[in-house]
Amino acid sequence: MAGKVLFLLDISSYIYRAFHAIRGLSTSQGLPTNAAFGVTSMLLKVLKERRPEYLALVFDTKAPTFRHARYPEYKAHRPPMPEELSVQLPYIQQIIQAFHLPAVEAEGFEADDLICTLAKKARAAGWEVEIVSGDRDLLPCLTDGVSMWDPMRDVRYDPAVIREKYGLTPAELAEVKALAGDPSDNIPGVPGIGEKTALRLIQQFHTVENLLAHLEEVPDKKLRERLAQHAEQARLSRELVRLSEAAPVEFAPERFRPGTPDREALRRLFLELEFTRFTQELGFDATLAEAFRLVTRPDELAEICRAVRASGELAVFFLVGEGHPVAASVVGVGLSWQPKVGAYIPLGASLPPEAVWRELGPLFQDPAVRKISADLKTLWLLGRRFGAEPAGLTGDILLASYLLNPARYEQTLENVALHHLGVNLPGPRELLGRPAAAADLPPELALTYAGGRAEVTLELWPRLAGELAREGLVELYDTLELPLIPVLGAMEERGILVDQEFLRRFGQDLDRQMQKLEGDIYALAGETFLINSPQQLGRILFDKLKLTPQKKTKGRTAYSTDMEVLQSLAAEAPIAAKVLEYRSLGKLKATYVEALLKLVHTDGRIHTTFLQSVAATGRLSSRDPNLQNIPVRGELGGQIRQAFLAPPGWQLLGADYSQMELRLLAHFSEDPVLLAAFQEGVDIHRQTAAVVFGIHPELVTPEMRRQAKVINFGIIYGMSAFGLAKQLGVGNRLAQDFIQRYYARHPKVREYLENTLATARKQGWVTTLLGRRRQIPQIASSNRLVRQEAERSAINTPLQGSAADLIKKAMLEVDRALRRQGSEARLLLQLHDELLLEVPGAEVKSVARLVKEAMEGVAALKVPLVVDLRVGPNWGEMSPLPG
DNA sequence: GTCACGACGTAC
DNA sequence: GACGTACGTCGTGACA
Repeated sequence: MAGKVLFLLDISSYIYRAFHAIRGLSTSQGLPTNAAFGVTSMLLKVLKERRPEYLALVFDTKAPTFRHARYPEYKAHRPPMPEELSVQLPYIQQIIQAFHLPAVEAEGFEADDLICTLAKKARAAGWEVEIVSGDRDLLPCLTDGVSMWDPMRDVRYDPAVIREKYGLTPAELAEVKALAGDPSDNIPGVPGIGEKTALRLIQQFHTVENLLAHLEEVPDKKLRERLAQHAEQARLSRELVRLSEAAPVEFAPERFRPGTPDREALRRLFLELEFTRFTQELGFDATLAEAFRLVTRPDELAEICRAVRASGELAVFFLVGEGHPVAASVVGVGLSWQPKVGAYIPLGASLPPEAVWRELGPLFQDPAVRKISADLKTLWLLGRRFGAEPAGLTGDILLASYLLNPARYEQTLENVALHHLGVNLPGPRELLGRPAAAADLPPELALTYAGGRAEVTLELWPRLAGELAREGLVELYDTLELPLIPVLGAMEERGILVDQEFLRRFGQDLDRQMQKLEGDIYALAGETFLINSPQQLGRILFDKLKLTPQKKTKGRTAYSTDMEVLQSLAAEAPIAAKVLEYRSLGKLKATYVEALLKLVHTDGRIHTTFLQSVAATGRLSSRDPNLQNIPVRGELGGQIRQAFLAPPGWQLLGADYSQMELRLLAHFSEDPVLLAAFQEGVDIHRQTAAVVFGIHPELVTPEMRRQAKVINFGIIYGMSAFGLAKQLGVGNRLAQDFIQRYYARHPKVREYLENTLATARKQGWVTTLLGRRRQIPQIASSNRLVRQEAERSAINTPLQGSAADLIKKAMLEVDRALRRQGSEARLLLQLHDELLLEVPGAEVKSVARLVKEAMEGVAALKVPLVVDLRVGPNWGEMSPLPG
């Protein structure tokens, strides 16, 4: 039997350890899961790393033990089990059951006794024993062939290690504990003797009994008396800490063979407890149902279309190449119309795209066939591109998941499938064995890839729809986000006209200026280097030229060279000023000239992608390129906007909400001073300046107004006095004064912000005007920095998110009104609080009125919403339009 | 070459 | 440590 190993898991102690060691872990519904998580983690680690052939999970008894009989005070100070732990026990029990692992428990005996007894018996049978525990009370039962391993700290103990560390045998450790006592078990020990003294005594005398028999050899008189006085208590303690080696448990090897884990049960439990990492570790790869087929003949396609019509719903996953859907190559399409039934249609020689679209087009256009997709906007765009505008848009997986929990994880089909189904979707790397683009997969693998995604999409939708209903998010989905999809699609599809010649010339101008600056900088530095490398620039500025470093960067050792630092150096060091200018030109050229030009399509337009399920607050974002951060400030920055054109005979119309977030603050807080200001149409920053400087509004200088603007933004962002001071370049005291005076005049604002935080703490999430929700679990963090960051999000999200709600609603209204009127004007861009449209010259006046009315009328708040209009031939040269 | 990451900078 | 939400570019170091 040599070489056989029995693993004994001290499971009960792990439950407690995990409960105390892991903080703040719970499901999104608030069920604490820290202990269950820790135990699962430990079990998986043991199974994975040691693959035990023989193993027992050893449990503590619930009943009193022989130690209680001997000493009623034993463990008497233990508080009852906290509820946060007891609610987890049923789950832990189910997890353990699902693992199919042998368990051992015996009434009247603690886990430690059972472990010790089994270790002894197994050892006697010639086995090796590995105790899996982190509890030092078990160390005394280690012998040659019996070792201990704590997988969570990855520490190993055996007699040699203990000798090394304590100069004692394992058994002698129990003697030490008997002398020193243990408050957590309420073992009395000898009063006044702590661990150190006990260790020294046992090193000399080896056992308590021997020590008591040779008290005269103890040199310290006081210590000797103490020991003599408490000799009985020491003997009692020795008895209590002695681990039984005769507990009623038999070593029957075949009983200790682990079974095969019930993966389905584990997957269900992990899903419920939101143990995503473990779900993934279990490796539930989605396997394509057999009823999925690769379609290569027109007659097969026709048959599929009949089946889809009969089903009434269709999940679609397009396999497309790089680039925007208005131009990307379509490689194939995965379809699924009933559970586990679907197809993949490669577009190619045997089935040319026209033939496929001839069949699919009518299905797409049929509102009676409900469309479901990870990303309905792409489906809509591709359908339109091939002559079949999709109707019946119903289920957008990423959008639904986003509304349920916008900040939990990146919204990808892979993530949603993992979290809501416990399924791993294999990527091209898994399917092909090497990294590749999905569009490059051969048809047989594309069938698994795209067909599998269509299958999972169809399976996910009813679950997500149910969740939306349970969470009260259906109206937001049905009346705001879903209808917005074709509006955004149309904006992307139309694109915005770009003056490429202008951009190229501007790029050449920038080039010339940069070359000049580059020469100047090298001359001042006395060498050439990469100006764009913060590392090398730091070396030049702070090592070679001995300028004063202002601050370190976050990561490693480097000195920061950011704009703030360079600005403060610019007065004394011309090189800093030059680098600043070089940087700003480089940014313009790389990001706003070259990158932009690369993304102009053959129609002369840029077709950005608006992302509807990314920003945690409900805002849109824009990508490839990001048209929401085109420069506007500064001489040169503004020139970039001039490259965005209205076509000949058309105009660009800009419509921006004035102070939308501050108006929302007024609305939510009902602060009378803010309400009055907006109702009377006064300049809000001027008014804030008057408040914080304690002067009449007419006496406010432009500088005071600038500072007040910073304060107003600071309120919306949850800024601290320190942050405000830094931003304003004033002292902490003064910033504190500003804030104090602001709140003195706006008590309801403070009240509102505090209520927001209280609600966030209580329910774990905040909401917006239209019922959007953002969970903020970190609001309960014990880490102050993490918690404060969460608090700032909690403050900002209702304001930023409600603004996002309203402009989305306005976009629906504007789009609807334009179409109803038969106008040719169309939305082009949304810039968070502003809409940009292109309008036929003759329609400017009427469209301007229409847009303003739609935007201002989108909600009846306690303050008016005000929209300012501008019009011009390009985005950089627009003049106010009298409203 | 590709990728991930940090530093930096643009917008609202 | 200290101001919310995004996205893109560059340099850098790890990896193939």
